[in-house]
Amino acid sequence: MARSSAQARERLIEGTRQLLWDRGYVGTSPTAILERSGVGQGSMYHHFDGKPALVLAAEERSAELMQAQIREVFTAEMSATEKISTYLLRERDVLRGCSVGRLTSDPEVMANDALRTPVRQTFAVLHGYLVEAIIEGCASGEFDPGLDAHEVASTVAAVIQGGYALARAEQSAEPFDQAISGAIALLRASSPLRG
Amino acid sequence: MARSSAQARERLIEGTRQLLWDRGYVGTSPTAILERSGVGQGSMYHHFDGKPALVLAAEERSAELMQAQIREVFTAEMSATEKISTYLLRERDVLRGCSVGRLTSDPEVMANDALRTPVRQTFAVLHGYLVEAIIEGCASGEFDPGLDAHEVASTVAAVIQGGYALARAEQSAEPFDQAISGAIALLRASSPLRG
DNA sequence: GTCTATACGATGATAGAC
DNA sequence: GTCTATCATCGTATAGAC
Repeated sequence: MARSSAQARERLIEGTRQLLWDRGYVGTSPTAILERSGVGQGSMYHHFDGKPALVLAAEERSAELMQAQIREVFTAEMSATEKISTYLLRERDVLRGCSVGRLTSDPEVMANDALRTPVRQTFAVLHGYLVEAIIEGCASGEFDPGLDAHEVASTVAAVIQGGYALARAEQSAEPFDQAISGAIALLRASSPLRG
Repeated sequence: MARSSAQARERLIEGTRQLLWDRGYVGTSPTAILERSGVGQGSMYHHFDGKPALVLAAEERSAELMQAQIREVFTAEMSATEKISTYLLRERDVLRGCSVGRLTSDPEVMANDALRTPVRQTFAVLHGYLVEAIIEGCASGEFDPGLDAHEVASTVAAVIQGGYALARAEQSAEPFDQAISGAIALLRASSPLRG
């Protein structure tokens, strides 16, 4: 594979990824992709069959990046509370939201199994690590041992995604930060060992 | 105002509302609105200045309906736990999501103060009732009195919106239901009176 | 591999008849 | 108030030269 080829492909994927993140599937036009990527039309249709193929590649890139960030936090040596808090409090561009979660609002993406897969898998990875951490925290007395780990894992993941929605409605990161703080407070308050 | 006029206006608003709910701002075309509403093009541009005006009317309708549902639950005579649980567990078309929250994914809507207002206000109404209920529950011993009501209110609202995202990714209501159950369990587990 | 030219339907709106 | 005709622009893609 020639060097310039790989570069154009790469630029197309990254440009599409950024546009998808902000504007979703319908809101992202080939023309806009070309402008942002700085490549020509012929180049785009040489590297990709069409918009869906390019979008899939961009989604897979976002999914990889997100999953790497998740893994980095949850495979560190920390207590359950620390792992969850670290993930919840990690730096984020709150008003921009989640590059993967954003896609759940696109009917075209959700209606297509191939396009939906990277989203589903990324949420599954996060869910798995959260379940593990919650089971660990329940065993150590950090959380109420009566909690259902799968339920609480879904709750925590939902708080993140929903927090972005609240923040955008206010055009402020504050509702997101509040929602996260509240979730951490609730987890802590569930501990049978709490003061 | 003539009867047929009010009907066409009404059908346009409702048609736009339904399309917005499922497909968002960019995904909703005038043509699609006309088809769904069963009115002609001339009629549409007679009643509304253009797409943004029609969208605003549709958003305001969704906001009214949502706020009425919220009010109905939170002004009933129930304990704090019951009010919150009733709202969280009320019947929903989970895979369709929230007609108001959906709009937070539309950059065109969020970038325009007028179009963003119905969303902001609806979230504010929910937040207000949740804060009230949580303060009440903290006072009655249903919840941990050390909780920050504003934080937990944001958490609860975020769980709903985020639950829809998780559900769509799986094309199943289960993650939503889990997230809700987990949130209720965490609130209960925070009670200083718990067994 | 990348470019330019070309095509065609959809989008969002206006004009004027009725 | 509603209808049909018309319009400029955009979205998505193909063709063929280089």
